Amino acid sequence: MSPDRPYHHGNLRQAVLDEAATVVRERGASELSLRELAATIGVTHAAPRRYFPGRQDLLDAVAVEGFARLGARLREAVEASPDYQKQIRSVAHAYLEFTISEANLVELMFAHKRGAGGRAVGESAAAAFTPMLQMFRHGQAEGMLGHHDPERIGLVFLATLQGLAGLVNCGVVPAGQLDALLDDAVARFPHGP
Amino acid sequence: MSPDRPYHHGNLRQAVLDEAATVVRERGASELSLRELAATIGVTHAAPRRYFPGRQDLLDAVAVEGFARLGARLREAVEASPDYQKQIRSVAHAYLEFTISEANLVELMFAHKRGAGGRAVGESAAAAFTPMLQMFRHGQAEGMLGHHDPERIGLVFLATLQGLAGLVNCGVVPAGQLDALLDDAVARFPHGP
DNA sequence: GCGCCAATGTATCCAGTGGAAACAATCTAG
DNA sequence: CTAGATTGTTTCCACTGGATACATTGGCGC
Repeated sequence: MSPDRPYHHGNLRQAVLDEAATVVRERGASELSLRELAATIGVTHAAPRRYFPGRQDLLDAVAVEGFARLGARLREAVEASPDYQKQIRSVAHAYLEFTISEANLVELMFAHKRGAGGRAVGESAAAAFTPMLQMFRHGQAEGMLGHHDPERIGLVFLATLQGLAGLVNCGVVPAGQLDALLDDAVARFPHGP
Repeated sequence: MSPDRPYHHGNLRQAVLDEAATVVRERGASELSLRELAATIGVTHAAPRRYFPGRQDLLDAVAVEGFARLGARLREAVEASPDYQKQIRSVAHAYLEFTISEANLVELMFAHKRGAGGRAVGESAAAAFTPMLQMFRHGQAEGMLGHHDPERIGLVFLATLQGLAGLVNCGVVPAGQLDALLDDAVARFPHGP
């Protein structure tokens, strides 16, 4: 051990979380090694266990952080304009931008086993999506959605965006086609019989 | 080693592939252990390596098999009726049914790193989706889609289904709401301006 | 029949991983 | 200033994927 470093790190939990997020972003969750991570931070591989008892707990924390960031982006996108038409485009672009530039992180976020300790993950996910769902409620109030349940429309919209991102990330859809597809997708959501 | 079993298994490759598919289906790809797998088959852990040099090669093969099965289901669904309206519902239900009942397998199928040796996976995926894309071409020929590019509409539809399945599988959407959401989703795809 | 060669499986080693438990250093409340 | 709680360390374990050298087998040419 280097004698020039204090015995107590001072902020180990955050350091571990940050480094884990970096590794996940750059190499994917499956490549995250607790030992390697501890080594780059400069502590023993058993030290992080004080804060994250198991590997999955750490990954869950990274996922929660990811949903918080995504939620912030979506909220910004919604609040950028009071016009529903612009909001829906803005949200769609923000979602796809985040989800594609942070592909590895998003894969982790949506891969959490439900029923496991990932309950906190589920809640953070729900929180991240509320700005979008509220947008649809406003859209309906302005008469843009007919008599449909805005909750359902919101979920279908979310599914479309998420699916589009997934298809791009796994190579089924070339990235160049994304904008056209996004326009096609968005165009389906102002209308209602 | 049991002396009552022949030195040569006779069909090791297929046995490995089948057992791997079973484990993936029941416990998820991340839980697949090559050693445990070899043990349950009754060979040494190095034997399967003759056919699948690395762990990823085996997983890729399982994914390809999965896409083949999915493709077959979709083809059946399309060919079940010549009516576009019925086809699109049928395909949607088949896709969701497969994708939710085989959640672990589908997760593997869409998690293949593009650019890796997973090129065969990508091709098998494309093959699986062609029946659906052809359905949209027919739909357009019958005037159900307006002047839109059927390819793009097909991809957006696919994305919606895939996204819906993902949201259900990760718990964001309760399974009970699925049918209603599916109806909402399907209702968006006969129309065209 | 027979012997040789390629195909198939085995035995054994390695570095690395996540996890558990006992121990040491440090901080803090009284 | 000391007792107890925090925070890291050490050391162990079972297991994993992978690599390599070796053993057994089946088939092909003769």
